This record gives sequence, structure tokens and C-alpha cells, in this order.
Amino acid sequence: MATIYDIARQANVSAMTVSRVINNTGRVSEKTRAKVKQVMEEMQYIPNSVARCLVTQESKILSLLITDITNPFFTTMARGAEDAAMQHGYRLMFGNSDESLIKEKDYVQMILSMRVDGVLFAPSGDQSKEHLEWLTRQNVPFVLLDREVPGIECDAVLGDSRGGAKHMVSELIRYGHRHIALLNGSEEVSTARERKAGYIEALQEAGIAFDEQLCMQMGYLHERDALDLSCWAEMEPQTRPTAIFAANNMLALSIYTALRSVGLRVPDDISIACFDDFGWVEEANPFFSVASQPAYQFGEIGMQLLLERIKDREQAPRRVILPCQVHLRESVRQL
Amino acid sequence: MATIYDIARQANVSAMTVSRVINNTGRVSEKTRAKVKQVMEEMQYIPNSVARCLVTQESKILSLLITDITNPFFTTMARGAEDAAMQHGYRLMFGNSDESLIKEKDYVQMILSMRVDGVLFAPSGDQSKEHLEWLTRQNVPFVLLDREVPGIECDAVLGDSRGGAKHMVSELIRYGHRHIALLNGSEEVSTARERKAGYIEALQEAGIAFDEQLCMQMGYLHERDALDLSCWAEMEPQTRPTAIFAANNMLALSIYTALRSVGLRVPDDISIACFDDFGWVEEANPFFSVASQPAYQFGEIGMQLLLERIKDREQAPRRVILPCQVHLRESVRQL
DNA sequence: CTGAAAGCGCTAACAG
DNA sequence: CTGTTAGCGCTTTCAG
Repeated sequence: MATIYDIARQANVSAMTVSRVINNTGRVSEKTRAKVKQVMEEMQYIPNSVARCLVTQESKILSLLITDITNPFFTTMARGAEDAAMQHGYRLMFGNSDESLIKEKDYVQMILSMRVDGVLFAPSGDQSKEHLEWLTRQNVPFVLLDREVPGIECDAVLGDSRGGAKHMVSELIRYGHRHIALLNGSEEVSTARERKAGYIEALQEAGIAFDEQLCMQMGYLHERDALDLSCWAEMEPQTRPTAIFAANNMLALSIYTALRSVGLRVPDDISIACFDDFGWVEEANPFFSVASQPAYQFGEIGMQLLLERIKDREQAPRRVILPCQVHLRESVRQL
Repeated sequence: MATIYDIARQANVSAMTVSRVINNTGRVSEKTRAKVKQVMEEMQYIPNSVARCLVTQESKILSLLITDITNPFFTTMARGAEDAAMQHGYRLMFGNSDESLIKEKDYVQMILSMRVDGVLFAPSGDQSKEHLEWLTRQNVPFVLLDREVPGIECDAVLGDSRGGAKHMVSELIRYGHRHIALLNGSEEVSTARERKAGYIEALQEAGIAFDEQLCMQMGYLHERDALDLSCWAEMEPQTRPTAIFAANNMLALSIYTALRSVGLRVPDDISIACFDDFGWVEEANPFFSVASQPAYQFGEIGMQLLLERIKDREQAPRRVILPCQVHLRESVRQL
């Protein structure tokens, strides 16, 4: 593979001049510039960004870590982040932790050793704290996306988890539901805690007693067979919950699958509402009632914050809270 | 940030010894090894893989380029590729071209300049040829995923586009449809050509004349407002197509949206079938009739081929063809 | 078992 | 406008 010296030799100039042509820095006469460009073309020269990175100490590569690459919320976020990065001359590298601290650790180590210029980070949970501290210690700027981590003060783009959950559960109540179950994500994740808080607030406001028995919990990833709801199927309809609030889209899917498999119908037997939407799927077949978040903007705004942070590392951390929109659809039945 | 020399000084050894400890190469006494490890721990040392890559000429990073990060077919593929890469001590970097040759070019240049060890490549179309030639010229191994590129002989993992399309369209015919429209992707993409060929074969086998008028075409990405079907709405039901075969999942969504917006119902007025499925969405609300491909295996097998290719660059190119499964569902009506 | 020297490909800083 | 020198952080090679 051709190096800058091969080009220099061929063009009868020094490596430095070639470097100047590549980077458009310093003065180079039109004539030599043309000559060098021609030689680069002929030899199909591609600058080695590894070598460049070693000397300049910057890679012009940013990284986006998401927790579920099959979740439209995160992939749409990825689009927003990528578009914004491109516009500013940065390249974006995606990583996927699958909600796993182990995979996240692996990925963070890669980031650290690759000397990436900055990270857009959707943490897998509170234990991500350690990983964020590594980034801080190695002086790699980052912005948190979607989730907060207690004990870490930094830029973040978040949704209104508590408000959105409260709004949605209030709607359920308005539709006549009083026996509402919660299917929540891990309490290790800030959004899960906030959404539960919103759920409780809505109940309280309506004078409905909170019942821990109605709370279930599992990971935010879609798990096909995680839930066994046969006990619900056997219950008297009057004692069974009439609605479920799922703390994210994948949980809604999991419980939907579980309900089906024990013969309970949505919304006839049980209503479902959830946080997050389903991206383009919704346009085709709007079924689930959702509190939908502006995913693209999470990525776009997060990228803006990151780029500004890279330029000025001293400014005070900023938190952006993005609103969500509640849509009631077929999956919720009026009682 | 600590370097190998900082560690060496602190541990009273040479940089070379530290290097040996890091890489577990050569003989180092247990005592010095322990000491070095301890110092690395204390100083939170992270090896600089950029420097390492510069000298060893390998990065242990592989790259996966997909054309649509919001399409479950590709994201599921990404999971398969990632899992396989991890198992073999490689890291995987994702890239997304959004079906755009321009973005793809950008991404390939990044790959080339980063000195990635190999690429899993879902090309945006036939014009990707040039990009693949760059890879070849720079001696970067790659495996094609999902799509072929005429004029490029290489390893590839493909689906049975022709057979699957033919199968699905035959089913449509069996359900009584004879006036079947095709919504195809760009003819620049091998799968689009193959799927059209399968569509035509199925018609011919049933003695139905192929009608170019019934063929529509647009990009494989989901475009919300790309199609105006008001002419169909105004037609006499008898002259209108009774079914549509969409060449991928996103096209099915686009046409579904378009039909809805002009007041045509699926499947009452028009049936829809398509290539590819919708991932987890289907479990919840199976609606579309699909020819579903084993996306995870595309990634997994592709990664295996890539790793083998990296080891042995001389072996003959291999093509793996993965079968698809046809599922008829609510979106198709029996006439 | 350990170290010294050289160099991967590039650019910053300076000199001309 | 152009070139020289030095060095980014690491590993390879060879010597001890």
C-alpha cells in the first residue's frame, strides 16, 4: 500500500509537501499541487489515518453506543446522530451493547484504545458508572443519551419518562381502567425508575392504591418466552388487571406475546399501553397505544452537545429534556 | 494518558517487557510480570491500539456495512455478525449507507484509511463495484451480504430472491389473484432484479401475461410519501390490481401507507405480500404476508466466511445461498 | 529472561 | 513556497 513517501518520490517533492496537499494546509504552488494530486490519483493513494491519528492525537471519529440495535428508538436515534456528525466532518462508528454490561465494557475498551474523539453513550444501567469514569479519566468527552447515571455529572439528552408515564397511565384511568399492571425494565436503569414513579403518581392522583403485586419486571430487550401469564388466564376476569402499562416498546411486545400464548386477547381481555413507539411499523399498522419520543432528535441534539463539548471541555454540563407524545390506539379498550 | 514507557519506568523494566506482558508473548518471569501488571492497574493503563496497529498492520477490527439501519433484516444480521466476531476475538464496527452510494463511498474511505482487517459488505447497488475494487486493490478482504455485484467474484452470502419471489407470487395466484402489481426496488440492486425475475416466472407458469404497466419502482428505503396512488382509488375495482408484491419489507410499508392515504383498504380492496419480514414486530401483530429470510444467519455465516478469508486469501470464492420461508397472513385475501 | 535500536506513516515546528 | 528533523506509542529484530 502506497505511503506518503512513495507519492513524494514519484512527484519529486518531499513528504511534507504531499502532506500539505492532502490536508490543504500551508502554501503550495498550483503547479506542484497539481502534480502531487495527479500522482496520488495514479497510485491510488489513501492516507493512513492510523498514522495520522498517532501524531495529531485526534481521529475525527466519534462513537455511538446503543443498547439495542433492533429497537427502532435507538436506530432512529442513530440516524439523527450520524447525519449531524457527517455535517461536521466527523465519522460515526456504531456499537451495540444489547443491554449487557459485559458487552458495554468491551465496547468502551475498544473506544478507549482506538482513541475516538468522543462518545454518544446510551448506558446499559447504573453500573455503567465505572465505564463513564474510565472515559472521564482518559479525557474522552461523552454525552449521555436517553438514560442518566447517578453520580455522573455530564451533558445528557433525556426524555420525560416520568411525565410521559404519568400522562399515559392517567389516560388509561380516564378510559375506565383501575386495575393497571406495570411491566417495568430493570430498576438499574433510570428510565425504568422514572416511569414507575410516573405510574405511581398517576394512580395516586386518581385515588387508586398502588399495589406492588401488580408490578412485574424484566430486561428492556424483547424476550420471546420470558413471561408466563397462565395464572392470569386462570383468574376470574374481575380479579385480573384490565390494562398493562409497559415501560418500553419491547416489553409491550413481550407481554403481548405472553398474553397471546395463554389465550388472552388484546384489547378485548386486557389493554396494553407502553413507552416508546415502533418507528415505521406504526405507520403501517398502528395498534399499540404509545408514549412516543422524538428519537431522531435524541441523536441529533446529542451530537450537537458532543461537538460543542469537544470544543470546550470546561463549560457547565447541559441537560436537554425532550417531550413525548401520547397516542391512544386500538390496544387500549374503553371500559 | 499513560504510555508504555510510563509503565516501564514505574515498574523498573523496559518498554519491551511491558509489551510482552500486555501481549502474553515471550518469556517474562512471574515476578516482573506481576509487578508490571500491578503498575498497569494502578496507572489505569490502556494500550494504544492506534500505535499498535501502525506497527503490526492489523487492527483486529472488522467492519459491517449495511444499507438501512432501521430495517430489522439488517439489524438482525448485525447481531449475527457481531456475535460471531466476538467469539473470535474481533471487534465489529457498524456502518450505515442508507442505500446511498455517496454515503457508502464515505464509509469505504473510512474503512480503508482506518486499516480495518476485513469488511462484511451489503452493497447499495451495482455501482458499489468501484468501492469493492478499492478494497481489492488495497488488499482488504470482504464478503458480500444479501446482494451480488456483477463483475465482482468473491465470497457472498445471499438469499434465494428469485425462488422466494416466485413462490410468493405463485401463492398469490393460488389465492385467486391474477392482476398482481409489482413494487420493486432499484434495478441497480441484484435482489430487485432477481425478485422481479421470480415474479415474472410465477406469472408465466400460471399463464398470466406479464404487464410492464403493473411494475412500479422506487428505493428500498421506507419513504413515507413517495407513492401517489390516487389513480388506483379512482379506477373501477375490476380494472385495479387485486394484489401487490413488494420486493422488500420497507416497500410493503410504503405502499401500505400510500394505499391508506387514498382510502384503499388492505386486504379488503388490495392484498399485499412482500419479501423479508419485520423482525419482532411480526410476533406481536402478524399482518403482512412475507417471504422471510434467516437474517441472523446471514451475519453469522458471512462472518465465518470473512474470518476464513482473512486466514487464507487464496482459496476459491464461496457462495452460500440461504433459503427463505413463505408465510401467508392477513394482508392477503382469498378471492 | 530482558533490553536497545529501528521503524510503522504521518505531521508539527522550524529552517531556508 | 519547500524541505529537514524529530517524534507520536508501539512492536520487531537482534543482542545480551
